[in-house]
Amino acid sequence: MVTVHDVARVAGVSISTVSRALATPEKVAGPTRDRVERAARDLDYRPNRAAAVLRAGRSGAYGLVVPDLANPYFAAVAKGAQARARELGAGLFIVDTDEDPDLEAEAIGALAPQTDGVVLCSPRAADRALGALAGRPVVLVNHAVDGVPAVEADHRGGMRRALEHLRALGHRRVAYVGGPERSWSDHRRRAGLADASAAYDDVEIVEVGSFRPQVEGGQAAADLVIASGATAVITFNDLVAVGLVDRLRARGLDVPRNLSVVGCDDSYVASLVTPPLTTLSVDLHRLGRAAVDHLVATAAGRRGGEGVAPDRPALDVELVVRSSTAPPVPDLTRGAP
Amino acid sequence: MVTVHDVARVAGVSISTVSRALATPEKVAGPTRDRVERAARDLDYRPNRAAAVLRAGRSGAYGLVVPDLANPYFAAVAKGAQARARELGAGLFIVDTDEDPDLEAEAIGALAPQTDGVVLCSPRAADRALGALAGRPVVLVNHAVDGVPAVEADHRGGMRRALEHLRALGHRRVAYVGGPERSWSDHRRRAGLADASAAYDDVEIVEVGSFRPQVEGGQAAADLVIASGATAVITFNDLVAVGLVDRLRARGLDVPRNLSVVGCDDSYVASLVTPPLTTLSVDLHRLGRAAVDHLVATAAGRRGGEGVAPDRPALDVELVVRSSTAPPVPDLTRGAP
DNA sequence: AGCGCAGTTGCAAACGTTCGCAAGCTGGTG
DNA sequence: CACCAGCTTGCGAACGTTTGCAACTGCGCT
Repeated sequence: MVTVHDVARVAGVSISTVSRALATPEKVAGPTRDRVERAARDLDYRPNRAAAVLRAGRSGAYGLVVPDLANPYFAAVAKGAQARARELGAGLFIVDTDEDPDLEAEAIGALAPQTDGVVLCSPRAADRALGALAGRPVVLVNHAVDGVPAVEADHRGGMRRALEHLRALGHRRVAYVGGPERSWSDHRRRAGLADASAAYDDVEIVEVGSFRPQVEGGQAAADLVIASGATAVITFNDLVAVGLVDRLRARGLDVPRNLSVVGCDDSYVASLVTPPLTTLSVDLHRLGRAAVDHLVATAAGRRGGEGVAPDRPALDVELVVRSSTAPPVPDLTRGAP
Repeated sequence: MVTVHDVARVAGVSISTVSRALATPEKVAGPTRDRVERAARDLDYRPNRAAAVLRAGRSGAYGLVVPDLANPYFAAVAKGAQARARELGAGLFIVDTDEDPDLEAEAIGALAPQTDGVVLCSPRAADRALGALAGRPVVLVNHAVDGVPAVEADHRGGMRRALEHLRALGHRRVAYVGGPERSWSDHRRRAGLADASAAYDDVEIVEVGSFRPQVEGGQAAADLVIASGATAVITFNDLVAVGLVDRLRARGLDVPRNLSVVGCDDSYVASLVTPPLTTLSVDLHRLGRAAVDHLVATAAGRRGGEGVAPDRPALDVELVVRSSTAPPVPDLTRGAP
């Protein structure tokens, strides 16, 4: 293994100079710097991370905690975060908590001491989580706790767009099929929907319970939606929409003829199923990148001593119109085979 | 920050004893061990990874390199690997290379020195990759290089099962829509298919080019499949199958009435699309776990001095029969609206 | 010519852990 | 009673880097 000592010997300087030449080039005289760089390159010198971390106290690596990597939503965020971390020359520890709050707390506890900061993606137990962090830099994704930096999708704007779209088609009674009770995104969507509908006096929102954010959740919700008398429905995510469509079809209803359906997330199933889903799209890749940027800035600010204002960038949510939404038809056709 | 010294003081022993009590409990007398463990727990002592790594030379962390985390296939493998690593108390660095061989080589070069070993998942440039590893423990997933440990899915067995299924339905001419030229899995599947068909003298295989492993690839392949005169088709993966079905439908053909389709991977789109796809299923979670186990064993063996035989566990590939396969119908009905 | 100052460089002390070595202790044996 | 073996524990030296401090250089100023 080649160490600073080897490089120093070859370059004819002391190890301190080698360290400085590589870490803070501006503090070393030009010719010396060149000699050191040359030697380092020739020897294919790679600084020992562990030693640097031990001495300097910071690792140049960050953590990312996600509930489920197999969920395309989080996979996309993770991918974005990873790409950004790489660009910044930092490492990224990705941990999958299997949607388990206990595992989440444990993961954070393990990550905190050996990273320079952690991104918590849709945390299930943010409060406990923040405790486990012991005051280390942290960025929340799609979750909010007072005074903690975060990045989020603009659910409010997304909901407004979805509702405007449905209203323009002629819908006046719109159902919302909710996700997990504890989901922050779900809360934001409900709130956004309520706000958006308040702007019109001719549109009514019906909230239809909480369901698992899976295909089965949508199947379970379908009958309630039918009974609600709504002519259009917005679902917590695309999978719920898929399940909903499935069950509606089983009951003899056609989408979008009898009911318009809007999904959320624009996961790639949205374009694969029949009919292709109208859905709300967030650039998850960018969300991941933004989270890392925000974290690095927070960590740097913390080191610099100046407290960084915990602002909260929100990423645009776009409406992608496909074939699951259409104008409503008069009630008499509903339920017809 | 609480260190071994603090624990030692509280437990009334020396730091060496603390270190031993926690790392190699069997080398410390019962009561002493208890005192140390108690103290460590009370103080919430967490060993400084960097220091341990620096001194001991091994990090207790491994690397996992995948081409694309957003691909459910790799996401599932990553998830399994992660879960297993956690169980073993090890860390796992997951790196996404965006399908880029250069990035892959770079990632490996960065990972190798700071981990105890690396899992390479479907590497695009395995040969270069192995060079960059500088002789460090490595396990290949779905790739083979002589003398290098690997885990793989039993593509051969899977292909045999798919072919037997189609033959039992009455198909005698089966097309295979291939994936990327450089894909090792694709090679294995072709070979497996050839072997399986050799066992019967009444079944014929038609290989239909190489296509992108995406929906578009399947759409592009559809017309060639129709022209091939096959009554059934096996595709490189489920997405290709989806694209294929899509294009067939556009040309007025019904699946499975006019053509039976078998996908590969059993990604969750397989059950969502219409018709639900008959497909080959690998337990990717287990594949990831197996890879980590194999890597840890290899690394331990290397440390122990005894060379581990580079065996190559193969995971079962099952056929999941859904609704995209059926008996063939006589030629005259083909192309009818 | 003497002095101070800025720009460079080297010395040496950490950082927190692991582990080889040896010392201490206990109990069994000659 | 002396001795040895074996178990347990402590001492202290690494591991490779960063960084505060001090020493040295050469230059411009008084």
